[in-house]
Parts: sequence; structure tokens; C-alpha cells
Amino acid sequence: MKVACSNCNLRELCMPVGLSPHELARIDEVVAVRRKVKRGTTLFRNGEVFQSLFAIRTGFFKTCVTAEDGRDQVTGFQMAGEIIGLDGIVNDHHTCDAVALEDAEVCVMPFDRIGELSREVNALQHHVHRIMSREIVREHGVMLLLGSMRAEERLAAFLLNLVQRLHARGFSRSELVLRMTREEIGSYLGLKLETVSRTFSKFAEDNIVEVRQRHVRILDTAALRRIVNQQPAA
Amino acid sequence: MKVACSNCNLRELCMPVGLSPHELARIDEVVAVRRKVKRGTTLFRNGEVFQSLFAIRTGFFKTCVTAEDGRDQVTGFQMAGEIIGLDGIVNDHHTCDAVALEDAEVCVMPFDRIGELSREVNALQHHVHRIMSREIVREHGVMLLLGSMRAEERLAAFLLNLVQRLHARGFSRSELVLRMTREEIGSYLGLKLETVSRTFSKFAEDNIVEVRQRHVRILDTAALRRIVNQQPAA
DNA sequence: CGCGGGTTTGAACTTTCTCAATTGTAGTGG
DNA sequence: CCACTACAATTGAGAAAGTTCAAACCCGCG
Repeated sequence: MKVACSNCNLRELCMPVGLSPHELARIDEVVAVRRKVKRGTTLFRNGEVFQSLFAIRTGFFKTCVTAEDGRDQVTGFQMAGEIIGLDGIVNDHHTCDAVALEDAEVCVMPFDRIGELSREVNALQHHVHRIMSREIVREHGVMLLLGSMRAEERLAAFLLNLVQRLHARGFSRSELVLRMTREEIGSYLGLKLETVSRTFSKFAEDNIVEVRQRHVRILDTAALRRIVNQQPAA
Repeated sequence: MKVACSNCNLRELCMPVGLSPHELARIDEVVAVRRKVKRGTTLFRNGEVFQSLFAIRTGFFKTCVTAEDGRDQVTGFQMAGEIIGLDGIVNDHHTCDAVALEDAEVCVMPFDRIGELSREVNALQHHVHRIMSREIVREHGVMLLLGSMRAEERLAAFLLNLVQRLHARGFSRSELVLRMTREEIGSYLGLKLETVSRTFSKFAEDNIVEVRQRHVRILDTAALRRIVNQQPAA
């Protein structure tokens, strides 16, 4: 199987744009191999030695951290074109688990190779910085959500975010299939699974969405946006 | 005033260790100037153009993001030796505010200069990656806190984290002066200021801490640890 | 066809929030 | 030096949101 970023249809998502032909050729060296990850198995685990970043080629992941007492927190859901493993850089060990929520394939990018190449290819260096910074900003958003939003706002924000990212990948703007359970959504949003379920029901009752198990159709995007931006308290 | 990382007593906190004399000399070029920031004023603001990272030389900062509807979330408190501004890299614009909670001084490190130098000085490149990764991991911890801890656990974790960082800077392991209001603590922890205050009172009643306004003395660190690690629900 | 994970829904309970009043503290100007 | 102001912190009581526990349900899969 040919592994070449230069031919990859996801290139604009995970690699820098505007490269010269020569740079493009070098970029292909970033990916060592591809690796398949079966649904329900982990790509990496908390405590494992960190060696590579992973670009998701197909499939859907969750990442979660675990406290000493066993408490679990989903820190994100990742889809094609997104990069995971950044948490491992600080201490050369991963600090969270990455679990495939459906059969997946990832591009393995050894981190030392990224380092070498980004010394030569300027755009790659900046790209790595941007990816990490983007993750920091994303997490700021999650902190805002967890720290100051109510259940309905959280779920609305979650749905809008998911559908927006899916749409950027060519999927529908209004229809989506959830790859995760209510419990995983709840963990991510800081809610219990029952609350997630109830909130879905409430949205359905208000004709904002149509929910059939994991199939969700957004009927009123504007309403969702209004819910996210409503001010519960100053 | 001499600006030289090589002579700075905070070097181990913000710069890579184990540099050769030559590398050490190059590192001094990272810092363009120092800048003073008066208490209550901002170092940078959401929307401003990003140009530099900042290393805190003295003083204490908070960073906060603001939603469109005006909601505010403190995303972190930063002290001497820590680096702020990483959020600005993705889009060349800052996405949060950095406010000095006491008179402060920062080292201004132009980001393009960091880029150039880290192409030459290998250790610097890795160091930048590590700093960003550390911030990502820190935020994972905050997400865990916001997503699955109760008020007492949040405040206990907050106090332990603060005092640990202060101790790493030579301060007491048990005594600290809070630089922020109850409201700012609350915003960070996803609680209302009244809840923060009540929780402080509860800790005081249980002889875990002694609180006089912003002066806090930790009487029973072990008890705080136990509170953080208690399991409210599976 | 039945099993089991995942989901929905109800009712009682807990935690945190909200609103309001009170107190404390630091800074300002007479 | 003290009164006064402004801001921060504490405390109480009632309300609201989300959680917990429990039961029932749905649906895909072996």
C-alpha cells in the first residue's frame, strides 16, 4: 500500500498548504507507516512510551484521561484529518488513552522525524506549532463549556461542533451519526448519561432535532445556536 | 537593564537545560525586551495580533476566554517562569485575555525569532514542543476537574496545585497568598463565588485550612489529597 | 428468538445556584 | 486619625438544575 501525503485527499486537513514540489516530497517522509485500529481497541494508552504522533486517516476516536481514583473524563472526539498524541510530548509518555470508536486507520508520524524535517521545511515547523496551539484553543472552548454552560447549551454546542467538523469533511450539515454512547457524550460534557438523554428528548420535543438512537437530524440549526448563546447568568 | 536568560534565576523554569555554552549564548537572543505590566492591566487581549510569547519574570496573571454572549471563563493562573501566549499561534491572533493580578514583568519573545533559533538549537525546538504539550496536558487535568469533580474536590485540587507550584519556586509548602478574588477562583473552577467561599469555610471548620481573606495556611495537606481522590460516583 | 448493551423515562434526592443581607477590608479624603 | 466609600467575602434561605436509583424499553446480533 502506497503511503504518500502528497497524494492524500486529507492533506489540506493535516499538512501545511502552499508547499513547493520539493517540500511536498520531503513531507512524504513524515509518515512512517499506516496502522489499523479495530473498533474498541486503543491506539495508545496512558503510561505508554511516546514516540509518534498519529494522523487519523479513517475512523473516529475518543481520548480520555483517568484520575488515580479511576474517574474517567473524555477529553475529545477526533475524526479524519486530525492529529492525536500531542499529550505525550512533555514527558515522553502518553497521559491519556486513545480509543477507536469505529474501525480506523492512522498514519504513524515518528516525532523525531517530525523534528528533523521541521528544521528543514519551514512550513512544517510552523504547522506543528499551529496544530498544538489549535488544540490549546479548542480546550479553552471546552473549559468554557464545562465551566459555565448548562446542560442544554453544552449539548447544543456539542452537536453544532460535530456537524460543523463533519461538514468540513464533505458530510451533511444537518444529519449525523453519533459514533459514541450517551455515556461518552456525558463524560465529555460533564453530564450524566441520563441528562444527555433527557436533553436530546427535550430538543426533539421542541422540534430542534430528530433523534433515533445514534442517528441525529438537525431540524433547526438557528435554534441550537440561540441555545448556545443564551445567557443564564452574568 | 541587562536582559539575559543565561544569567536568569528562572532559567530552569522557562528554558531548556543542559545547553552548551554556545547554545546558551544563542538563547539570550530569544528575549527581545522586558515589559512591565501594572496590576489590573492586560498583557494581551482577545483579538490582538499575535507576535510574541511571554515568559513571566515576576508577578501573577490570569488568562480568560470570553464567549460571544459575554460569559467569561478563567482558563488559568500563571506565575513566574511560566509561558503565556501560546493560544495566539494558530490564527496569528490572541484568543484570550491575559490580565496581571499584581504588578508584573515579562520577557517578550518574538515568535519568529523562536522559530529561527529553534531550527539551530535543537534543544530549544524540543523545549517549545514540550511547553505546548505541557499546556495541553494541564488543560486535560482542568477538564477532568470541571467535568467530574464536586465543589470540595475542585477547591482542594486547586489549592494543592497552587501551593505545589509556589513551592517549586521556593515558597512555603503550606502557606500562600491568593492573588485572585473568590469570583476568579470560581470562574476557573466552574463554581459561583459563594460556593467557593462556603467551601473555604467548610475546610476551615474541619481544620484543614486556615483562611483569613486571601491568606491561606494549609493545616492538613493529606486531608486535601484525600478529598481530591474521593470517588463520588463511578 | 432471546440476550445484552445501550437508551429512555420517572421520582426522589443532592448539590450548587440565586438572591439578599451583613460583614469585613483597604483605600481616600476631610 | 477617622469617617466614608467601594469592593470583596461571608452567610442564610429558598429555588433550580442535575444526579441517583430504578424500571422499562428498544434494537441489533448471535
